[in-house]
Amino acid sequence: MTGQVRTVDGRVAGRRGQETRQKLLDCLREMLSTSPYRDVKVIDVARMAGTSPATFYQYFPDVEGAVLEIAEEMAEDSGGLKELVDGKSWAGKTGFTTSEELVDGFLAFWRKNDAILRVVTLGAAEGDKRFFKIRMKVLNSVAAPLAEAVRNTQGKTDKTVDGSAIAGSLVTLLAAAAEHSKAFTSWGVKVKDLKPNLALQVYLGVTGKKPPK
Amino acid sequence: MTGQVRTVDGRVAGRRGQETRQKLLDCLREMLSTSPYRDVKVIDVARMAGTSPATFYQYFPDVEGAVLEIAEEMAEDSGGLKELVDGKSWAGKTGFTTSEELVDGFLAFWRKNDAILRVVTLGAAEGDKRFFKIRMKVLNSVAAPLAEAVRNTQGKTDKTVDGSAIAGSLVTLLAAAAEHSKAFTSWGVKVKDLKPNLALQVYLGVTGKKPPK
DNA sequence: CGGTAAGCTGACGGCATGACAGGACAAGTT
DNA sequence: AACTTGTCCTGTCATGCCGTCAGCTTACCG
Repeated sequence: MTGQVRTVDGRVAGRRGQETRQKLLDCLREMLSTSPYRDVKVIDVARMAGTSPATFYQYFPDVEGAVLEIAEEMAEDSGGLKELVDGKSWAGKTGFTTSEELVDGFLAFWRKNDAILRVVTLGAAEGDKRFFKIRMKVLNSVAAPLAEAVRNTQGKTDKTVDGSAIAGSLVTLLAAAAEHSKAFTSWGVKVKDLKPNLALQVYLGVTGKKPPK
Repeated sequence: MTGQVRTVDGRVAGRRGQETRQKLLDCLREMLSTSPYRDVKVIDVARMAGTSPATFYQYFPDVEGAVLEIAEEMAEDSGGLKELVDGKSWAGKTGFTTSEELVDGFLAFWRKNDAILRVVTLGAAEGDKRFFKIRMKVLNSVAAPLAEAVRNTQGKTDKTVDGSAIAGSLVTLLAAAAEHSKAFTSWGVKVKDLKPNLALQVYLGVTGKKPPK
């Protein structure tokens, strides 16, 4: 499915080329997590990878192009988040555990990929369709099954409930909370307290009820 | 309070100088809402203002410095958001109206300043203390009185409720929803439907009850 | 061993950055 | 009007990054 990896000028990349390419991506990833996005320069990435800027431009059109590559990789990886919701029960105490595990897993994923997700979020907010699409893919890996869960849990009793809207809000909240957990700290909410609070919100949103104690 | 406006090299800016400075800020604001942050260049801002890059550097250390200026101005302006919560009632139908107006006002503010807020959000996420502080000021203008409202409404009956955590979550959600309203559209939630949904979440969060119909 | 394609880089023109010195200008003084 | 003073702007320059290309090196294959 994925065609051969190609250089910008159309050559087919071989073993050595792919290694170099990968090293550049790794170094870029590293750069992104240590410097402001605005200050990430091709020359720095190349230097860190022990190669020259010209080599960088063989494999990527520019910094943004390489960032998109990393982001797409990360988006593929986000497929695993589905398992946090799919086939889980939202009834009673088990339901609250589902909620806790979802929050935990989602925050862990976001934290693991925080640097690249920061850039994706910015790009999406700026209206870049490619970044927007990637962001939606990540969010949808949770939002889609979650909307289904809402419909299954509340849809029968209350036809006015909009599963997509609720699931969307919850996922949006989780993403923002993960990205700005520091803000909560400054509100006097410790990271340990944050998780149960989010879990509570998720449980409330999905089931429409307060959790059993 | 605000000392005289000074140039980078320490001179006091006069009438004409302040005009130029302001024009540069206005043009930068404009640039930010039309180009990706990464691509905003001093030379473009200067050109748009009908002046030279050297002039820009007389008034600001760099693009970031000027952006901080705009952001601080915006943060001052955010003080007015307090009025959306202060002295409002959360009881019954009136309470839901309070919630609706809060959502409306907050989203309007965010939309009006979306370009600069995007950059502030990025800076805060990247760990820049100056941007973080500005972002907290904006969020706190709503979060602080909202936390108080939560304590007043639920704190009496339930000691385990953490007003700061709930208010923080709600404000975080509102900010993220404002910044990424497009995501909701792609989930099939129209902008018109988004507001009531958020209002519902806010009402639920503050009062702990479902709203009266 | 020679041919072919992949892989890498030095070098270059172009543009942005950031600093400085000096010219233009406004406003008051003599 | 000529002069003074301090503000304001820009031409210019050194530096550094961008993005491209020609050409050299390396690896593989018959």
